Amino acid sequence: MKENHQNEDSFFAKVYAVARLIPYGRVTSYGAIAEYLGTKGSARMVGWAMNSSHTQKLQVPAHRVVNRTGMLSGKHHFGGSNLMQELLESEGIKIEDDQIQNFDAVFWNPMKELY
DNA sequence: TTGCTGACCGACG
DNA sequence: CCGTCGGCCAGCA
Repeated sequence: MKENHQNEDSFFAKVYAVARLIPYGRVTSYGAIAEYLGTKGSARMVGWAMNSSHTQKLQVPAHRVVNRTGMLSGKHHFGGSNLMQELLESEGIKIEDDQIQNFDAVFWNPMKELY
């Protein structure tokens, strides 16, 4: 049985599913998604899933996912420009020096919003 | 096939 | 306060 490649139950698929649930103008962290999935220690995998998010047919708002400090750690992977910052600012999120301002207000906790 | 790396996080000294 | 290390899983050479 090795057909378990990227089924809907796959860890990656879950990450994409949660990421797509992020509302407009909100952001979340890798650890929050990982914790929601029950694999808190696998926060790295969430980021890695975002790296492979482009392989998914459905678009994943990876720009709404940042690290715990609210820093745009993955901005370098968005076309090699500050596209990530522009996208977030386009949603009304204030960013300064790659750091989301008032991060606490725009933070979207999946475990709190979802059951 | 084996081994390393990766957009992180939390703990420890 | 800041540097370092381990852990989690999947993709790639």
